[in-house]
Amino acid sequence: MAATLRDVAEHANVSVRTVSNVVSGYEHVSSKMRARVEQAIDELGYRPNPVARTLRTGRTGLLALVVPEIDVPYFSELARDVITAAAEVGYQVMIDQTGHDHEREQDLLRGTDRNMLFDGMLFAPLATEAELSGVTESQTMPLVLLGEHTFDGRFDHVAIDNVQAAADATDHLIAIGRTRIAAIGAQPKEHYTTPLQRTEGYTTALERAGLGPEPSLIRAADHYSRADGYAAASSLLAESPRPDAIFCYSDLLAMGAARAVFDAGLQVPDDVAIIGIDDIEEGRYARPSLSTVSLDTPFIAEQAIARIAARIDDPTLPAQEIVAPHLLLPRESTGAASVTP
Amino acid sequence: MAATLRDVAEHANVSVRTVSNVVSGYEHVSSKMRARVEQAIDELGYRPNPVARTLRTGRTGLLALVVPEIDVPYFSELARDVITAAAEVGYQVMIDQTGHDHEREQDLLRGTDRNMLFDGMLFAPLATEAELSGVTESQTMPLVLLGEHTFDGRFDHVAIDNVQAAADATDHLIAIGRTRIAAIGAQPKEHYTTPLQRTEGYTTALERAGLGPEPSLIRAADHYSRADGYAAASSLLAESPRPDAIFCYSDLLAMGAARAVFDAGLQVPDDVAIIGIDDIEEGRYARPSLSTVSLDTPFIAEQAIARIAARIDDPTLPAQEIVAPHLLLPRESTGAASVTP
DNA sequence: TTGTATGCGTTATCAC
DNA sequence: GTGATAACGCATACAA
Repeated sequence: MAATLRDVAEHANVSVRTVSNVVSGYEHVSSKMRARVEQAIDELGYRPNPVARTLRTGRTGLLALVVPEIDVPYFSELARDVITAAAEVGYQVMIDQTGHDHEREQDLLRGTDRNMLFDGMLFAPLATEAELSGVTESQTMPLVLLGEHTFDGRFDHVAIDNVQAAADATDHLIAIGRTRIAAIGAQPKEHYTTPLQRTEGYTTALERAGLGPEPSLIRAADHYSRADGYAAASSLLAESPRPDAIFCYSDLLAMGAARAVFDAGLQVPDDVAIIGIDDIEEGRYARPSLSTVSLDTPFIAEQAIARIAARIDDPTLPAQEIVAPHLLLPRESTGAASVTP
Repeated sequence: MAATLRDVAEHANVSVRTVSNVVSGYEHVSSKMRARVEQAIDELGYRPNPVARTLRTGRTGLLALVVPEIDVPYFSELARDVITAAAEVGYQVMIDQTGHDHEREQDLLRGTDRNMLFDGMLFAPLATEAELSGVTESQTMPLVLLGEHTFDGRFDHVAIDNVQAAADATDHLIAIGRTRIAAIGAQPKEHYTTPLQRTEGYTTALERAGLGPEPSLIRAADHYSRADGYAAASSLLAESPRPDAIFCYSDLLAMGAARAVFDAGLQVPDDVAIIGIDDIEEGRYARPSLSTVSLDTPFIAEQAIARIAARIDDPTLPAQEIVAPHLLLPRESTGAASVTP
């Protein structure tokens, strides 16, 4: 059905070589030839077959973005930026949901899957360091890790300074005079890196202020979801004395926690101040608007794409760590004045 | 580097044909052969090359999901369900953002792009009927349209009854006693189908109740975003007398509208009741929780995947329309009692 | 500058 | 049931 390079060549009375040259923008083609070939291409409605091209060149032009769940706002906002940044350097992005499945992550990392489709992979992992250490550079395709700070230096990663971000959030709660500061998101069942780092920042900040930490004010959360935040906050409010502030390890947890505070007949921020991490758009329109630590997803996306593109071109590049900036954004949920979104 | 079918064949002292048979699960292979081949596969760490397979079979196992913006919750929640449903029948999903770009939509529909990578396409279009009518069945690959109700019958689509959904939402506002019912989302610059249909449902419901419609209470919204909802609602509240209810054509618009009502010093639902469409999770945790019309995204995803899979297998299938159910969900923003999320 | 021929890794068509 | 071999559509080494 579809026209091939050969069809075009016959139609234009030239060789496939010439057609190929024209199609791939080769320099040294006479303008007459070029015109003739281009006309034939138009007449036949020829489109290059990317699969055949890939088999030949070994490049698919496809990148995989691996996230736990695409419908978590932080990841969908990151995906938007990654897709945009990738398009600018000629890559298309496939999104892979691991759904909190460790085996799926391992499969992806090890290339047990049908991964030969991708030129490279952007990986926002649940994975623990222990799991990653079981993966060797040779097993995996070009890879950029997203979000963690401490990995062994074997892989590129665009990191967030989770410890500092958590400390900044906690310091803010301390600065507005709160003394019983709870945390939601610490220590899920498994030893994920992100919650460990955020707990470290939270703990350090409290200790520096001589305020704790008090283990009874720390709650786990499996999925960083609104439901988890709601449940954890409800349980925290039953403590006595109850906390006067909650630091949530994600904005989504914070949205759930805020709703739990209201359902308990209390006010945010008067009775309980709340702060999250991520700066998802939802928090800017919530009532009260959500104080948070902004992670620069456009920066993360751009750096990650630049890095993966470079590594695909030269796989021998030494691994590199880029730390993305973060920024404390006080809003109404910690007593800041209302600002029109 | 990577082992090929031939490497395995040599290693196991059989022909490539036999190895291929084993790999693709062909029936008639003696168990001895199968064992021998499988051992060789393990020893060499062989993985089939999906690109080569694709070149031969013409199937990539890839589906494209085309949406205006992946970070709009409705679309990211839909994407989650589509990815899940696709995985169950052996397809992977690529997400394409059109970013409200009509030309990009046209390119995708016409296959001007590098579309030979996909076996089929799920398309949640901005496109108007006029634009779609410029695309012929032969130009495009297997295609399932998502979300609209009225298309000419040339393409498969999984539709929402937008007219009825909008009427249900409006009827609900009427039923709780509101009489000045505004609308946000009607008639953006261009003649998109969804807003036209929702406006029709809204108008019909008002007329049935003898309440209007009043043109000054209808506002446009370009992107169905929180910002658009905020701006439109702010402008509506300046009307005099001001509306006592707002029907928003998406939940995201409604979230922005609610914030605007609060910033104007008014209460939801006492002063202004608000209802949206989509049933995104954000609305269930918002304060007040958002009344909405739920669209059954898992249903939409499953039906769309089933349909595209069938059409890929048999492109001559007649086009079919499936209408997804919808359900009115009264919550606090229209005066319903609070329910723990 | 352009033409010819080979191979990328797989599946499928023939024989045996 | 298994083996040899021809495509699939393209890019490129080599020749002209």
